[in-house]
Amino acid sequence: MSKDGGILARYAMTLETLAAAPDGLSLMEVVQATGLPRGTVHRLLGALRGIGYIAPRGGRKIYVLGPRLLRLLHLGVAPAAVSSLVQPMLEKLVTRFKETAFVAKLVGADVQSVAMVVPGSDGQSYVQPGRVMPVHAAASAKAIFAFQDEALVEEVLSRPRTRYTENTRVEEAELRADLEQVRRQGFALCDEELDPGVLSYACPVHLEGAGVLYSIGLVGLSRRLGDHPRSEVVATLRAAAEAFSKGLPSGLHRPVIGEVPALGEERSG
Amino acid sequence: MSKDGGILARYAMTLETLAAAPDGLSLMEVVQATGLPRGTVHRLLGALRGIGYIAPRGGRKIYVLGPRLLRLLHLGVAPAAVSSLVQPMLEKLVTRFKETAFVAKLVGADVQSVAMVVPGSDGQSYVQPGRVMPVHAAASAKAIFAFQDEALVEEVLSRPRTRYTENTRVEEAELRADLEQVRRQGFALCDEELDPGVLSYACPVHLEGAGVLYSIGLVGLSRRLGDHPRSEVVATLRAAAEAFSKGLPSGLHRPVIGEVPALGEERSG
DNA sequence: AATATAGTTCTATTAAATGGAATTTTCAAA
DNA sequence: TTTGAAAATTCCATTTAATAGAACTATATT
Repeated sequence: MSKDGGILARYAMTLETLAAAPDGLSLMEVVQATGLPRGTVHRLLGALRGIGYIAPRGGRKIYVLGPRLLRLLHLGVAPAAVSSLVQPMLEKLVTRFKETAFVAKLVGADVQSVAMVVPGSDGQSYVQPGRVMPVHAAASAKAIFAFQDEALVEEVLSRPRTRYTENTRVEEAELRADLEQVRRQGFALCDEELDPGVLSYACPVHLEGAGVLYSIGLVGLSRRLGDHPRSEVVATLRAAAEAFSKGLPSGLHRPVIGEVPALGEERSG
Repeated sequence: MSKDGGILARYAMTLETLAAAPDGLSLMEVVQATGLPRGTVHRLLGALRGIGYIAPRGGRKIYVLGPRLLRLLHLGVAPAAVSSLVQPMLEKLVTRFKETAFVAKLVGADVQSVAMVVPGSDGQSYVQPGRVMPVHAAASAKAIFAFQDEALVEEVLSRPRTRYTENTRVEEAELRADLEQVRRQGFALCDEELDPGVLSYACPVHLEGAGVLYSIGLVGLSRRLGDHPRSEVVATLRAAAEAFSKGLPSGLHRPVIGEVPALGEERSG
């Protein structure tokens, strides 16, 4: 084997060089930073761009870390690490609506609850980590799966589903319609689909460049939570989701200005 | 060129497979998930482990995402995303010491101030983002550079330095001794090295698996800030640094239980 | 238009990836 | 402890990609 650690070491070096540059780097800047030959850097950048780990910024030949890498990094973060971050947000929600607030995360092909605050006596909260939410009967899960790849959705929908209540959707067509509605409306609703008399809302958390990996929502008795105007609940959750996405390491240094790089193959452009 | 997107596509597939499994996967599980031949997967995992992108969990041959990926995430995060997180911590420090508190971040080969709270009338705070701290005359920068790779330190020390005050260290040997002291003591001190009459403390923020990318500290007039016992200031800053590192998404799925994988080469273990 | 600089393509050489088979290790059941 | 099966690792002839430097093209700059 080579003395320098193989080809991956070069790719890693390139990624770290780009990560350290807030505004992205041109090919020649990478050449200078890494000490690699021009031709080599050109090929490395091309390969990294090919798999979406880096992306050109704007129309120019300036490269920054790409969406696929960001998504990977977020997936790699432990759910527990997030909970302290969102605790204050959840407590605000609880104060306002006097209902249980939660954050859920995509873990593999499951959605797990990550943090939860209940309207206890004086802001007392407990976390219920790792509980897997049923995809077909939880607003938290719907809010996330509505924005995942078709492949993942298909895998998830291929699993057997329990009919918890009369309202539980078990047919694939119904669920797909649900997900489509979530995409249109920007929030998920679960009206007595999991537990009778229990209503839940959830909003997807869009992480810039990394898609949707979290949702934030409220659960409560239909009679109480249902009394709040839907628009009010949703608006509040949306605001919380936005704050969440800004509080998390979500984006690249700067939003991509100009052309959005097309997915799929775009050779010899 | 190959039809499948090259070798990186396989590495990416492997990483994503592992990312979807919080508890890690064995070689054969990766084989099944990816459809690649055994021998190939074995080599891929070996290469990824070699650069720290994945790591064996416990003593067993189960692989999870590695620390080096996390560092990439933090490096890629915009400084602004951090400031909201640390604001409350800084305000606590200000309340306690009646001095300016700040957080600084490693950005490329510079240390920039990311957030700052001054002891204004009633908790009023303003952020002064992006100010680059001189490496040789700022506690914030010393606290960070003391824990960086030799290559980075060397690059930084190769730059010209201004002698701001009588106390400013400009000799490389002096600075290296400073950094060594920071490593030993766990905090950095800057005693009238940048501005006459101004004293600053900073503690490194150790992110689990990602090294030191931030520092948190205090700045104030020597006469006032110097009145506080050094041990008190340092203990408080250390606590803040620890809280900071817990508040940031710092951990991978699970801490490695059992043996800690050695750095460098550890073949045929 | 001239010139320098960045980016891209080309090419013979070197090095690594490939995957199937052989071998060793690991682990659990007898 | 023995035994057997699965997992992990090593091996190796073949294929394929990486390498680095030079030639070339595109893109500013004056």
